[in-house]
Amino acid sequence: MTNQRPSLFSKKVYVVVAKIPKGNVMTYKQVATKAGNPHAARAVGMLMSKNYNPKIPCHRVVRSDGKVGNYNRGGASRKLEILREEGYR
DNA sequence: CCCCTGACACTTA
DNA sequence: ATAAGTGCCAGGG
Repeated sequence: MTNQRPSLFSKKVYVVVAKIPKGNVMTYKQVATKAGNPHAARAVGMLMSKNYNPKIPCHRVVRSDGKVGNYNRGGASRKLEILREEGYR
């Protein structure tokens, strides 16, 4: 890639999350790593909370502990519910 | 430019 | 296994 601007991190995050297949979940660490910053797990969630994109199924992004984490759209309960519908328990 | 906040992760006790 | 503390990155005021 030619343009490797630091702010690209956010863009990459959106792409990675949008690439998560249904019924599958990825940890913030995995997304951050794929985005190019394995130490930016926090930044990932932060971007989501402040920039919720309809094309970004952030509900498919879970914590490394296997927990769902948080959600700015009805709370973790809502996220859990969605994941359950996706096939993730 | 400086400070604070934030949907996490990892290490050590 | 559980609890607490520390570190990382990015964005907003």
